[in-house]
Parts: sequence; structure tokens; C-alpha cells
Amino acid sequence: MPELPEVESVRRSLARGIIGWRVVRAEAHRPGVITGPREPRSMLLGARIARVERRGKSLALVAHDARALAVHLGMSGRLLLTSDADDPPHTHAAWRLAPPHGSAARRTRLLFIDPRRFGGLWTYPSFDDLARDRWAPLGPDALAVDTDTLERRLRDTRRPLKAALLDQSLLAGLGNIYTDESLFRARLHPRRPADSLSRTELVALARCIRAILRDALRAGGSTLADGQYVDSNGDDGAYQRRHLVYGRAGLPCASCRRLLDHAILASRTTVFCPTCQPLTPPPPVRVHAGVLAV
DNA sequence: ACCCGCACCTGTAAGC
DNA sequence: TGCTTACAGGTGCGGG
Repeated sequence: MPELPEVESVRRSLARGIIGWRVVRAEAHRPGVITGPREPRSMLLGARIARVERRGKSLALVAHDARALAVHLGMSGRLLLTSDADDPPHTHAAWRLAPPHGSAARRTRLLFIDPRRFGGLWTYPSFDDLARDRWAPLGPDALAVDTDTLERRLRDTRRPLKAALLDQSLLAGLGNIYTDESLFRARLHPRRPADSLSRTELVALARCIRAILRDALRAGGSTLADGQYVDSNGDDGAYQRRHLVYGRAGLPCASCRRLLDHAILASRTTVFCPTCQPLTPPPPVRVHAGVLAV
């Protein structure tokens, strides 16, 4: 479920809540969600949290002594800070955290909750090991992607744009929602071969990806009808109200008012405007008798 | 070498 | 009301 804006919202709320705090207890209730050594020390027991990092949709909790824990939220995962004593269903791991010295704050608990279990935790002796192993296959982070980078990533594949943009090894961070929103804003058909874009179209696509992700991040991400996604304080996002295509098949296009179409592409429901996102790009402006025609 | 399609899970909502 | 079916934000793998 969570894509880059949701994961970054979790990262920020988590960073505000736990940097400088010490892990005084670590428990795995469902060890199957953890990859790597699972004893409490590998799950950061005794560590002081130095930073919370993100690449694409993947998070990393990093301790001052370099120990690191990668977290992927999958479709339904949540990281939640709570003072509540009893755990909600599907709480697979829990940590108890003590505030920094001199802070009057009370201890708190961090929960990893994931009903569908598509997410998981990965333990590493150091952040370098984590980055080498877990993050190496990921492409550049989509939040700051520039035209040249995008061009290099797309020019070697003829797959449909939708499939290419969902591929985390090409570009890290886009999922089903923000891929469709970005392609709509860039006026590109999701079936366009990735290597067929003109320079002008690549400039537009890179700009639209950054703009959509920045806007969504500013809104705190998208919380859909099932209310699954919330940040680590349990707060909803608001960007779902600004979706222009995702979840709107059969409704009027925000730009031309004709009805939005949908198709299954890369096994994912894909919504687009057949008018504003033509499969065949309009022909280049023609030169007539040496004069640039309008 | 590439790319598609499906399996992995549970919850929810719609349909009969 | 209650059972059945379809679908959901992601990823990883088998096989064509």
C-alpha cells in the first residue's frame, strides 16, 4: 500500500519520535516476518537510534553503534508509536523505547503491524551491510529524479511506461497510485514503450513525478477508504482527495471531461484519459513552405 | 535476457 | 442475513 509519500511521512514522524531514544526491549511475536538473526540484540536491543533513512519505499532504523534494521511496509504494514499496553491484531514485532537523558518524556512503544504480511524486517550488523544488500538493487529515489537520470533508466527497455515506472530497480518509490497520477499529469499513455519518449516528454515526466510526489508528501500521503495507511502517530494523509485518475475509472477527466478509461497493465488496474493521454503522440509541428505552421 | 503473470496473505465490500 | 467472490497501496519468482 504505502508508496514513497506515505513511507516518507512515516519516516519523518518516526524520526521526530525516536531519534536519540534507547531500545530497552525488543520482541518478535511472529519471527517469520524477520530475515536475518532474530535475537533481541539484532533487533536493536540496547541501541540508541541515530537516524531513520529511506530509499524508495524501504526504511532503515540506524543505531549509533551502526546496527541497522530495514523495514518494508508491503501493502498493509504500519509502524506505530503508542503508549497503549495491548497490541492490535497482526502486531508482529514490538520495541520499548526510553527517552534521551534529561528528557521528561515517558517511555513509549513502537509496533510493526502488518495484516497481509507482504512487508517485513531485515536485521544487519551495520547500515553499510543493509545498503549493500537490501538497497543495492533499487534505482534512484523518485522524489528527486532528474531528466537525464530518467532518460538513462528508460531508454534500455521497450516495456510499457506503466510497467517500467513500477519497477523499483529502475526508479525507487512509485507504486500504482502515483504512477497513474504522474502519467496523467505528463499526458503520457501508460502503454507507451518506455524507450519511445522524446526529450520534451522525458522533461515533462521527470517534472511531473517530482511534483506529484512532493504534493502528496506535503499532504501527508494518501489514506484510502480502508484507512490502512497512517503515519507513526496514527494520523491520516489527505492526498486521496486530490487523485485525478487513481480510483476514478468511468468518471469525467479533470482536464477534458470525457470519461476516464481503465485497463490491466503489469497486472495492476491502470486508469488514464484516452483523450489527454493519446497512445500515438501528436505529430511534430510541420514546416510549410519554409514557414513554421501553427 | 527480458518480460509477463501469478502467488504470497488478510480484510473489506459488493453481489446474489 | 449470510455465503461467495472480487479486489486492494508491493514484491519476487517461475517459466515462456
